Amino acid sequence: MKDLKLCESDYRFMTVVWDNEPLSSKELVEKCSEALGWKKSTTYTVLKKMTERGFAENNSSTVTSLVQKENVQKSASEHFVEHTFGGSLPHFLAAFFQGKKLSEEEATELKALIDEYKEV
Amino acid sequence: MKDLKLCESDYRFMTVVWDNEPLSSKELVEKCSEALGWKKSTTYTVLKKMTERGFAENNSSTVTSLVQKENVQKSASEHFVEHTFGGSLPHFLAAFFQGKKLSEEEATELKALIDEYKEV
DNA sequence: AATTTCGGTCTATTGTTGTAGACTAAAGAT
DNA sequence: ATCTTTAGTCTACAACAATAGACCGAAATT
Repeated sequence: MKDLKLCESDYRFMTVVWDNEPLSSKELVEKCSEALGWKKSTTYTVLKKMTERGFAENNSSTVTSLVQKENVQKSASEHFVEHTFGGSLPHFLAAFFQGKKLSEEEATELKALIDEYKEV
Repeated sequence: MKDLKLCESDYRFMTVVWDNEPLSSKELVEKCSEALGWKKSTTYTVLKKMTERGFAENNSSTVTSLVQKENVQKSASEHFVEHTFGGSLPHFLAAFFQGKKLSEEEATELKALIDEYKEV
C-alpha cells in the first residue's frame, strides 16, 4: 500500500472533496474558498498535487477522490500513535485522558466501541 | 498555557532529554548521535531552540527539561484528534481500529483504562 | 607555552509547506 | 469576430523544518 500521509493543508483540501464529491472543479474552487479561504490557483495547485499523488481525480472537470477518507484517517492515526507512543494505544489514551474525567455516558460509549472491534 | 506543539525532530530531541535527564551537554551530544544520528552542531542548534522556547534548560552544561513529557504528549494528542477528527475520540478510535480485531486481553485492558478516568 | 578538548554560536544549505499572481487555451455568449 | 467566462498551468515566494560545517573562546592537558 502506498503512503497515505498527507500534510495538514492537503488533508483539509481532501476533506472538502470527500464532503462534496462528486463536484465540478468550479464548485471545488468555491467550496475551498468558503471553507478554507483559498484562492482559485491555490485550489488548483493542491488539486494537481493530489491527482499526481493518486488521491483524487479530475475527469473533464469533475473531481472525485480515489482514496477513502477512512483509510487516510486510519493511516494518519497509526502513524501518530507509532511515532508519539511507540505504537501503544493505551499510552496514547492515558496521555489523552490526562487530567480529564469521563462521564458515565462517554465511558459507556467508548466501551461499546471497543466491543465492536473485539474478536468473536 | 503556552503552545506545547513540537515538530518531529524537536520531539525526538526532547525524547532523548526526557529519557536521560539530567545529563551533561556532552552526553546529550553523544546520545543524539547514537539515537538520532545527529552531528554535534545539530544537537546544539536544537538544544538552543528548545531552551529559547522554554522546553529545556542548559545550566553550566547540565541539561534538563522544563516541560513534562506527559503534557507534551497530551497536547499533541489533543491537537491530532482535534484536527483530524474534529475532536471526537470515538471517531479516532473507529478509524484506528478499522480492519483490526482486538483480543480479549486488549479489550479488557482498554476498558480498565477507561474506568480509571471515569468520574466517580 | 603549546596543544587538545569542551562547550557553544553563527551561518548556511536543502527540502517542504502553504499560498497565490500572472498568464493562457478553449469554450460559450453577444 | 469579439468578448468573456471557464479551466487550468507555471512560476514564485515566504515561512519553517532538518541538518551541519566552520569557527571560536575557555579550560584542561602535555
